[in-house]
Amino acid sequence: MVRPHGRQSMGRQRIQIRRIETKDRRQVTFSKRRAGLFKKASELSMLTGASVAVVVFSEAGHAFGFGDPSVDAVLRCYAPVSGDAAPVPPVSGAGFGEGDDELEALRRAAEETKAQVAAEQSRMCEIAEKIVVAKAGRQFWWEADVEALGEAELPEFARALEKLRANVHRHANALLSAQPPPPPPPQQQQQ
Amino acid sequence: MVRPHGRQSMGRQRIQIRRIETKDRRQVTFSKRRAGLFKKASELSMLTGASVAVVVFSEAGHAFGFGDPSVDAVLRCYAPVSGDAAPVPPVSGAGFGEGDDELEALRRAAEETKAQVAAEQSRMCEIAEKIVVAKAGRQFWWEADVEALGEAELPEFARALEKLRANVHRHANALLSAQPPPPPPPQQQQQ
DNA sequence: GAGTCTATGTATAACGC
DNA sequence: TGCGTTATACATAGACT
Repeated sequence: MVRPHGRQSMGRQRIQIRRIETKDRRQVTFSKRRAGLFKKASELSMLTGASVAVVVFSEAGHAFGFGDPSVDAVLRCYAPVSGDAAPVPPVSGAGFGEGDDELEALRRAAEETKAQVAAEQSRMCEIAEKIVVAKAGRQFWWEADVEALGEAELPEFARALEKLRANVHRHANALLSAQPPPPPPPQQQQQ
Repeated sequence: MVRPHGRQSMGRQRIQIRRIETKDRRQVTFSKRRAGLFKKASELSMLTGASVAVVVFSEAGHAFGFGDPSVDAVLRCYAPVSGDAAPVPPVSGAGFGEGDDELEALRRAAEETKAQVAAEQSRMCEIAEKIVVAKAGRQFWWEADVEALGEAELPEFARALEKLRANVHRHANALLSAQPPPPPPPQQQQQ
């Protein structure tokens, strides 16, 4: 069956790697990518003989697992874990859910980034000193001795990096949007 | 820049999903696909908000893990489901193993991360000056004015951040697994 | 080993049923 | 919710550095 009007499909579209707001799409993507992840895990183990275990919890709380030779067999080797040091809150999505038009986002990117960096800065001040100490005697921040940071600081450091990375990524996309190929979204998404 | 002698590469070739015999090639594929698997896991978690844990043991006995929010956080949820009722017997991994000490492998993983960070530093020096300029007059690196970086530097900066974040993340996981006092390693290895 | 480059195999977003 | 289709974005084998 061929559609007489133009292309039969829009084909795969580029998406941002951040939380999908539309519930339906999020569910569909979860199913597809979970299957893809398991397949990749399977191939890795078949090709290289490695032992692999993958455990996934959907938002709804349903558990899925893949393992070669089995999830449990692999996890038993990882078992020496017992203690729990930091109450890591399950990285609930950042509050980025606004359905922003790309053009508008481009325009506001500057101020947005500054505001976020500023907000981030105050939150980071808590562990700022420790990181400064960690990089004492070194020239650049990325020379900071990661191992000098305790278990408590590492997650914070990691989160900070991720946020900054997100800012940079968004900005890079904005800059690349100098060319105007984007089909204007006729309406905003709902959920 | 085009090489005058026909094709520059054979491009990706189709392969059978079965054990790669050539040891060298197997190792390369392991590294590449392991990175790809972790990336997929990360994307799944970011896109759908799911919790994901991936644990991989290479043939050589090296342990690698990825988890959001962390491998252990996810596995703690999985354990009760898979029969955590019985405390894991003193035996570690007899039965599926790689013929090597898994505990020792875990310990080596941490040092491996150190080496990775070190290698990272040298590559970072290339764009170091530009970033230093960008953050001139500011106190901390995360105050760097992202906008001061040109379109050319942004992608590199973003990639660098992502890699460093990955290192930190891996190291955090390694710390958590290495944290509990080392249990005696009387495990027997099979096969 | 790890990173780079190119050509190509695959995974998958948007639709349809 | 799941499977099938299509056009594309993305991952990665092979060859080098």
